[in-house]
Amino acid sequence: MKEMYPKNGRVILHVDMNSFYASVEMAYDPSLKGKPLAIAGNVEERRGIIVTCSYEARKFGVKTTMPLWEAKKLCPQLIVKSPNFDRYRAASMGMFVILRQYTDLVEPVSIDEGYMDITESFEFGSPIEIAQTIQKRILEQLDLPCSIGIAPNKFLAKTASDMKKPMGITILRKRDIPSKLWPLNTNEMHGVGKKTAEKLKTIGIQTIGELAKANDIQLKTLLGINGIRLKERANGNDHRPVDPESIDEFKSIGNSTTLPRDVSNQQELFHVLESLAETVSVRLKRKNVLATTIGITIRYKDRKTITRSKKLANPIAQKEELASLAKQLLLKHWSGDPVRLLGITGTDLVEHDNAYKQLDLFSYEKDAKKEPLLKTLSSLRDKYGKNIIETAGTHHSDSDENRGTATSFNKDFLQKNKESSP
DNA sequence: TCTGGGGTCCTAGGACCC
DNA sequence: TCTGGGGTCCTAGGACCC
Repeated sequence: MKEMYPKNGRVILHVDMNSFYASVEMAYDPSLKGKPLAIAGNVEERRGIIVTCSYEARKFGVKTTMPLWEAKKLCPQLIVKSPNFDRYRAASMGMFVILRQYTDLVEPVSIDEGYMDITESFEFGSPIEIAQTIQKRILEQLDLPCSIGIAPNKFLAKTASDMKKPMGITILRKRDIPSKLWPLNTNEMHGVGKKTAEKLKTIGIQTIGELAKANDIQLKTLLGINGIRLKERANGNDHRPVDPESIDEFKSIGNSTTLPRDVSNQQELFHVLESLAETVSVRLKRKNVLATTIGITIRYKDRKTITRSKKLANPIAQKEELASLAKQLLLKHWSGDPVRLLGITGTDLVEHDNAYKQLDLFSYEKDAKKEPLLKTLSSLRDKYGKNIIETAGTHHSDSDENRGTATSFNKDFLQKNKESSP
């Protein structure tokens, strides 16, 4: 199996959990298995949309981002649940614990997917054996399905994991590119959305193969440097390393909410801003950072959305300061039209300790930042028990038995001090 | 009865400075 | 008396992803 890969090439896995939220709910409540299940935001409100749905629900045409009422019309027997993020985070931690037993080079991309660089992991078997073992362990120990892509770089691995769902394992070699990648439409490419696909169409490009051969100047004019990058990817070139630290380098923290009804009353909007400021403040403090730029988002009744922000001389994290700035921005920029959504975002984040050096007088209220994590940890154990840790070596017992110890699990868990993401 | 909430990265214009 | 060129910062918006 190893001779498939050039001597100095890399072996990258992309592990993608299948309909993650729905699958986690089924793992908690097996009676849901085999039924059309959807996880939706704002289940109580009319404004809910489908966040994830089971494959059984997909058979009825139910899709992610579809308004809830529409999904119910397509599938009247649809079971709808609100998201349980603590469960999803716990399951995610469990998954990454398993992945890290095969290499330290694991990069979480979101709560339900990650890259692994297993170039040096030959002690655990061939790439396909490693993928099979991981898939089997995630299924047996967490009761969750996943698809895995195996390729010489991130882009191809990501593309490969998408090719067979659920529970697929797909190898995408360089030499498979003309037959497996190039016939696909550009909009199936990671990084190409609706707008970019439309633009590409205007210069006669519909497939990834056509993109791979497109004219550089034309692409640059149409899409900027992104055009050149997409062409590189279309040719199967992607040199981005798997970076385990990237998840720690977050750039912004925000909170937004769609109001139950459109609001034109200033006092009501102020109240909403206060509660958003509270959430943002708690999350900034939990991550021990301060925000230097504060921004608000206003979405009007007609869905037109504006953002307004202000850079500060001194970074902040206190809810009163966040709320006060947000209110100022609202007063200055709000048209007076009915508002559908409000949001507050803090960017240009700085470590609290660094900021403190520059700002002796800045007072900081220490909060119990580890508590939510411990709560997540205990819920992880409630569901998945010590299984994750103790059975770590089941499938490759002689080689990885001391990798997934309880110690490294705890260390990992507590040091990260991070929500896995969404 | 339309379309959530969390993010990242890129672009572009104007201010400002040398 | 008609006007360079480069660099950085700030702000706003857009595209995309999960």
